[in-house]
Amino acid sequence: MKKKTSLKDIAREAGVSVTLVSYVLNGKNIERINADTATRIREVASKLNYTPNFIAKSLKKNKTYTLGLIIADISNLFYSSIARIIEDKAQENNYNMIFGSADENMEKFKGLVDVFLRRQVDGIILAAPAHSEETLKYLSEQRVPFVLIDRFFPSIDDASFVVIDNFKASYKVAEHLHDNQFKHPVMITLTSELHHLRERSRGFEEGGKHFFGDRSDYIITVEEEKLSGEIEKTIKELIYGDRQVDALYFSTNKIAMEGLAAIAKFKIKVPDQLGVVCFDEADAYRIFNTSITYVKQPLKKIGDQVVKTLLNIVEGSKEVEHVVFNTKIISGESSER
Amino acid sequence: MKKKTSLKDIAREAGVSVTLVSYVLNGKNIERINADTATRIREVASKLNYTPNFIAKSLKKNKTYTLGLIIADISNLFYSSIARIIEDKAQENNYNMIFGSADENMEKFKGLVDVFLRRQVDGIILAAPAHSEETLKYLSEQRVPFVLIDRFFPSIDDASFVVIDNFKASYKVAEHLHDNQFKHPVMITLTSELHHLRERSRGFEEGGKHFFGDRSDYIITVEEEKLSGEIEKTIKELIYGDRQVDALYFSTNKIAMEGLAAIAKFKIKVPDQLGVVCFDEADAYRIFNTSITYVKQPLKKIGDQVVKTLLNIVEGSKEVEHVVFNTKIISGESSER
DNA sequence: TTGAAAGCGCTAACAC
DNA sequence: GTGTTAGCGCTTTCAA
Repeated sequence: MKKKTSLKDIAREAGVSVTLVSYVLNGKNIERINADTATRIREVASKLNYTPNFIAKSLKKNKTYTLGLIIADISNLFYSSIARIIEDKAQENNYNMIFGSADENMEKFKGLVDVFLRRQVDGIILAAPAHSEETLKYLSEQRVPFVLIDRFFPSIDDASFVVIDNFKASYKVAEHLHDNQFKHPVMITLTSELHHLRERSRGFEEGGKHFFGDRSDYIITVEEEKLSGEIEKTIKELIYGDRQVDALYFSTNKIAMEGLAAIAKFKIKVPDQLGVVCFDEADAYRIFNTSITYVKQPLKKIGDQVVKTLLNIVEGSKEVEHVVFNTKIISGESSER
Repeated sequence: MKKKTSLKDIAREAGVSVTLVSYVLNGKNIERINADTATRIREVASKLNYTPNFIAKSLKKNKTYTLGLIIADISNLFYSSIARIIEDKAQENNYNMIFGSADENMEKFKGLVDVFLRRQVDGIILAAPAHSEETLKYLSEQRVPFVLIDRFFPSIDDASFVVIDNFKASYKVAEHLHDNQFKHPVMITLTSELHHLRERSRGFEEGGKHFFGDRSDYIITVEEEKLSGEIEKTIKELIYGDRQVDALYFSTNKIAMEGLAAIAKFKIKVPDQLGVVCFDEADAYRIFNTSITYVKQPLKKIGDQVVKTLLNIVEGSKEVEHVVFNTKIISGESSER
């Protein structure tokens, strides 16, 4: 790459000191600088095509105007959507994002946090995997500005977060299915210790008990690694077995895709034979043969809020913000009876 | 954030000079440093929890170990998939990615390039929108290392790129449809001046002429902005109108999603009533009621290669690399007769 | 074996 | 109004 012009170059060319150039170009102390000198400096600067050296500025100010974003997987629709919103919002505030995918793996997560800290990001937005409490505590101790997104940890109470009310989201799904005359709904979710998924389950369990009777078999968990095979088996059993389940609620968009794939494969009729509700929206639902009912998170609000909260902290706020958004059920034919 | 420990802190604590600390911690001139001193320095460093100041290093070395990635839209499946691969590969080489979405908008693209240059990225990977030749020429002139991905511009011949053979990809689709007894195939694509999309069309046109007869109505273009409505109308006309089209080829994954959605909506039988081939893979195809035939790009190869090529340039190579990969047709029931 | 010192490009307190 | 200077944390030349 070509060498950039520096303040020194401009100073030399304009016959003034570096200080003055710095002042003029940053608009500082401008009131007591000779107008002509200022103009001349600006002219030389633009003639030499000056752009400030970001790194030098960062070193001096100890601020990089860079934020880190750690998510599970950038190629997952939910995260890429939120990433896009965060990116735009950061851009708007003159920050850049560096990102990394932790694959729900606590070691990878820790590695990424380390990388970001070494890069001296001004703050981090993170969707933390299970068992990452240690790392989060470390961040707190080091006074690194960070905000949790999507999930939080009850044991970490001094961290800001922006999440949705997962309990209520699922409870409302139970109610929705009841309103639509379904009798035997089951939620399929991932075997996970993540609090937000637990809450999603708890909400459906409570809702189930309230609307469908006091049983304890409203939830079925599947291990993430065996998702594909397991879910086909599970669905077959539920539909054709003794339980006569008449509606399924998939608790994440990943599970939803697998579940819908199985339903398509077995040519199960939705909603006649089986009602379906999915978590999270997806363009892809439209290619399913029935329009899909889904729980919609306010992605834009979440993304904007998380950047706002983080920048507050970066700028010195000591306040811990806990923002909880509500979800909406977008009704499709898949759960209409 | 807490203040970091610096070389100076270590030097003071260990009673040596900063130089020595720098040498030891970077493993330089290690052969002529007293082993005990070295050990002591390392001990102090770890005791004080030293991590090097990346910014200072960058300033000194004029290298940030950061790469920029500009794509159309990170929330688009194709780009988020490739982003994930690039991210991993960069990580592997101790580089970080900052990214931005240009939305196929030349102004936004230019803006992002500017931002990245100001950030002094060591190199840029870009999926450039139409009419961005000016910006690319500027990058060439400034000797900024960059590699084009997905699309290239015939008029810019000194830029490295990693792409697929779009002509051949589409030609093979025509052949595939012919092999499967289809008679009247049409390709639906975007109205676009992008060379790679043009090539995709040209391939199908040539293939069509070769396999289905010398006509000139093999391609239908739709404007991106009106995609949703337009495509429904188009498909209806093609199927139920005079043309008796019996197979559709969707030229991008975005069009494919829209097209499949329309097909699902109209309850068109695939493949009996209509054969379907899509460009690019998508998990979501599985929830369509028929398994989908698609053109598969070697994403992993592309992503790995583009990082490799870029790092070569970053490290001083003057060679212009033009890498063209081939695609594969993954056959599903949607085009089997 | 070790260290002093210059300098990467910039900011800002403090002269003049 | 303008300039001198110190210093952010690091690397590296040169001298000791």
